[in-house]
Amino acid sequence: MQAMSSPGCREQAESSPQQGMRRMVKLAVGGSMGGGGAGVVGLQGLQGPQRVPRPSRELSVEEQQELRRKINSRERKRMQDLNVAMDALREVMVPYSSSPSSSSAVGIGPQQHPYLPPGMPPAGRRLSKISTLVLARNYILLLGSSLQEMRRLLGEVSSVGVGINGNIPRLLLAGGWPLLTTPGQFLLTSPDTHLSPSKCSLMPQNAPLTQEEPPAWGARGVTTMPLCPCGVCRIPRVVHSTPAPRFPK
DNA sequence: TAGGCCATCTGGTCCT
DNA sequence: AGGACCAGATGGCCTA
Repeated sequence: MQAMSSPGCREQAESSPQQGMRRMVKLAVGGSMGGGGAGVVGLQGLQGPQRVPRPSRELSVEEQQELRRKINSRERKRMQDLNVAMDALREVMVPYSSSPSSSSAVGIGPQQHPYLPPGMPPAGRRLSKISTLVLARNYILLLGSSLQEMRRLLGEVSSVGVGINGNIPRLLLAGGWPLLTTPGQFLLTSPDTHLSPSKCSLMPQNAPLTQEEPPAWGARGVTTMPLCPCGVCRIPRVVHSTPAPRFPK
């Protein structure tokens, strides 16, 4: 799985409870341990008046160890779930996630993506978490821009009375989606201001518009559609064949 | 070897 | 009270 993608496979170090316990016993004794410098003090260690109040019931060493093991397991599970979600996001960003650990990238060789933002790792290497998030954000913004461009074109067609029976779906022309970016940033309501190639958030400033075939955007569970016709992003629309769960919280 | 990235442990805080 | 979430610390692995 993705959590095991790290060559070191660190999970195995603690997969055996005994080893984890050894580590914790060492911690409880008071030595500086491996993970968690902030955790030098064990559960029973905080005794100052300003610290967390003691539990109403003193726990035995075994109970403390069991509790700590339980908490660690939960935290590990939480982080693993987070990594699963991160890998799912990487799969959408297939051209960049081509490490052997990413099953979706099998068969995709290293290649330079023309829209790779500065600072991104070179193609052929697994995307880091931060790169995945940044790229996903840019991709979302680009999709919003494409949608606005499509609306603008439909509006032009509508203004000259051309269309299917002269009718354009109102929803497409309404442009009512809240295409807000992060607070303080621009609102994607004016296509003219955000759709020029120089404004494309995924495109390097000096990258020429080519008519070459785009990289293979496709992943397991993802269907690639024809290219966006706007000619700006040239990124295919992505449709999930299997809707992702919503992870209710 | 330094730096980047990551998994894990841990204590604290917030929420239900 | 218990679980979720967060951030700091630490050590391992990998690459340039």
